[in-house]
Amino acid sequence: MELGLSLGYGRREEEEEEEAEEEEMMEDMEEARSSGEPPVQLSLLPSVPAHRFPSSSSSRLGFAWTADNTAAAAAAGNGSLVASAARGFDVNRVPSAEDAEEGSPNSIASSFRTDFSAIGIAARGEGVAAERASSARASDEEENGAARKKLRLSKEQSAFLEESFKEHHTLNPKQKVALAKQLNLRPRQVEVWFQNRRARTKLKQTEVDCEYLKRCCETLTEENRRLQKELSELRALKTTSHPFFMQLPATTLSMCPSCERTTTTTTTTTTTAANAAAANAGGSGSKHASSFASLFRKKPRFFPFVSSSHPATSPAS
DNA sequence: GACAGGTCGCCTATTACATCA
DNA sequence: GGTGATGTAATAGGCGACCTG
Repeated sequence: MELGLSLGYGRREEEEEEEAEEEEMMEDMEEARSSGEPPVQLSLLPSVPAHRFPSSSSSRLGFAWTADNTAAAAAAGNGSLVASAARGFDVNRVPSAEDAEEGSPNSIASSFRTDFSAIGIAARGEGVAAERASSARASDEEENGAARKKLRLSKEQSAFLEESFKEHHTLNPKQKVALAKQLNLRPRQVEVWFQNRRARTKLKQTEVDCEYLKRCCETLTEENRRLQKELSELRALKTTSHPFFMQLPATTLSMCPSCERTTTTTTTTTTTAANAAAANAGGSGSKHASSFASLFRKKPRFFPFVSSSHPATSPAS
């Protein structure tokens, strides 16, 4: 997977190689767009609609795989990026000598070292930069067994990664390397950031889904309670207010234990016109098909998920 | 073609650290 | 200044896909 650009190349060759790579990346991006590569979205209540990911967003921040990122940032008025790039101090690490060694996990980033000061996103201040650099050094040391130090990405870096994440929830190796180069991070850091970002998105979506299902459950419970009450009122009405009313069949209300839907069962032989109509319409007591509306010739009330499927299986609407 | 071994990318759970109230 | 809560960078382990001999 390692791209092995760092060793044995003259500067000119490196530049040509990088230009070719960026062209390839742009082609890849175009391919991805045109093939309708779907953004990662969960089925319920999409958290970030696709229309919020305009294809221009990459150029707005000037991702490495788009043309002339720095110029794009400048053209888009992204002054902080340009200015920080112009300031040119390192963010997280000073690529170490061993990074250039073959097989080092940092070898890719180090291959872009010469461009860092011109393109990279700088930290908020020299103090921060120094701190970050020391953190990065500690991170390097950690690879040699020392305790790991945690660095925090700058706001600019985070914003940049966020924009990139809106564009793609996953990165191919080229995009990863390009982004790392642009942000002056190691590709591994970019990869980890995307992994954690996906995890956060998923967690958030799960919470939203959970909340949604909870509300559905509450609604159904309330509806059930209301229907039970209405039924008892109608029964009372039947016995007191309409002595001449033809005897309604005794209807037993039973509840499906899994979905809490009610089912009626007619137990007497005397029928009313309404009941006969209901019987003609399919009979009462069939699974999840009985309807108080048909029984009493009332207009059907709105009931969520009443159409055909089980509530738990079709909450998408 | 089937299979084992290696590599890679991703997911998930967890840890460790920085920051803030 | 100490402390707990929170956010998040980083790590570890597992899994599936893919490639190669």
